Amino acid sequence: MIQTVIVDDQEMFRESLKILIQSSGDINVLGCASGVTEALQMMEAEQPDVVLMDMRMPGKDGVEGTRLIKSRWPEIKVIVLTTFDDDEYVFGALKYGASGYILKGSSIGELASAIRIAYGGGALINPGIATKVISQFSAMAKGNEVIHVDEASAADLNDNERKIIKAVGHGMSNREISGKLYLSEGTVRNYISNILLKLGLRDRTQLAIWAVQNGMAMQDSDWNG
Amino acid sequence: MIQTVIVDDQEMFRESLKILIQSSGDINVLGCASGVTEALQMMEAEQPDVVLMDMRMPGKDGVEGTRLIKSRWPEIKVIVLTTFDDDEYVFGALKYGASGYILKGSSIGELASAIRIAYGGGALINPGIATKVISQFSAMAKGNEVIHVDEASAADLNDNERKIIKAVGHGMSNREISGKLYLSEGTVRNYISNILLKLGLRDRTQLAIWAVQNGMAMQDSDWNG
DNA sequence: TCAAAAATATGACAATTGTCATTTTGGCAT
DNA sequence: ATGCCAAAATGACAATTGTCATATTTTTGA
Repeated sequence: MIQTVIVDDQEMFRESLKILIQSSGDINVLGCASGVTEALQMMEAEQPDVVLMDMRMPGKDGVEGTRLIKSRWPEIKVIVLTTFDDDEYVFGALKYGASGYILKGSSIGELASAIRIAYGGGALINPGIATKVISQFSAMAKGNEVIHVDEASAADLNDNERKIIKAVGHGMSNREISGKLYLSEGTVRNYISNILLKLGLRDRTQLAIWAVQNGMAMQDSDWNG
Repeated sequence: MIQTVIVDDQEMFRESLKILIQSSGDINVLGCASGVTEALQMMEAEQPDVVLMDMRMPGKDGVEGTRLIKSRWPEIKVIVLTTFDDDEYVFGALKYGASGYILKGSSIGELASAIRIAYGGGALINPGIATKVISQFSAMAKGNEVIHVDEASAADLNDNERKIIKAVGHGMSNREISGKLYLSEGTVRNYISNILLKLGLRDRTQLAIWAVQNGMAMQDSDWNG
């Protein structure tokens, strides 16, 4: 029997959901909570296998809830319920390790199978949202980069140039970079001008994008800038 | 009736899979192919809704197959089948837009529901693999974010603002953006000024970095800029 | 239909940025 | 020390960018 907890601020929704879920036979609802805080309290006493959590809630929302639950009990699976597919929320929740992201409009069958899948360690992502996640993933895993630079040019960047690129990739201004690297502001400008020429880019914005997409912004994290 | 094609080099496997799938009632197997090339030929004549593709195959493997199919028919969903969870393959296939990644050991029920989910535009990722994808996702997204914006502010961005952010995330200048969106250059500047205020950022470079890191630069690919 | 609200535009301004030609500086080999 | 060379700096300049106050236009709703 899979044990679950439902977190939703609307009483009617969570109670009816409870009945529906329990009718599926192999899934039990340990309890319902009207908010993240209440859910955490409830879970101190007894931990479920899977938490069903509404995304939009007054006070702490589902992203925050996911974060709190996963940091306290990493083995508990969280399925996020939403009435719409807001990108911000999707990425936020997945970032903190949600095992699923499904629309409230889904059928009870879909929900039940999402719970079973999450329980087994899998992840189910709803139509529409899946597309976005995957495209995000593709982007991160490279392939459709927005800014292109041929590898040859990228190869002959010296150490200082890389430091500067990294700084630009962190969103620093020339003045800030000059302070950080003990160079004059003019020198930083000259460096950047050179780098842009080498890489065939137009301005620092394109350079920053390229830096981020190639992970240059986070290598040798010696500074935490 | 959902139409599918099975691609697997082992005849026994694909034929028995065909029978199993067709027994599910709402899913039909248009045909089977022993390799990627054969599958592509077959699909020239008639396109399925979903392709089930083995990962490990002599010649072109599942990653290459996914790439070829998605580039020729982007609307066709691809579910990748594998006997083991090799990271390389997982990420490779997802990169090219696979809608699912499931183990050959899955039950026929799981497979059928994966097909239905993929058909509806969703994505199903199997246990074990999901963990890797999500942890990979978290690793990429968490911690190494260079530019931070509190989620509340990010939430109340309207449609136009998002379009502009996306453009900035592509490295476009104000003039270019104004041309693309049919706004005056001044309006674009005002928009950006507003966005920066909302998000608590300083300049377009920081905005671009944030956009890229949050995948805003590649949503709703209506322009391929 | 009219007024309020919103989206879009304008113009002026300072700050930042990118480019370039031209020094100055600081090793460092002979 | 002398000369050489690269790194660093300077100053001038145009272009772009960001901010702000203020129109103008379009949409919306009562």
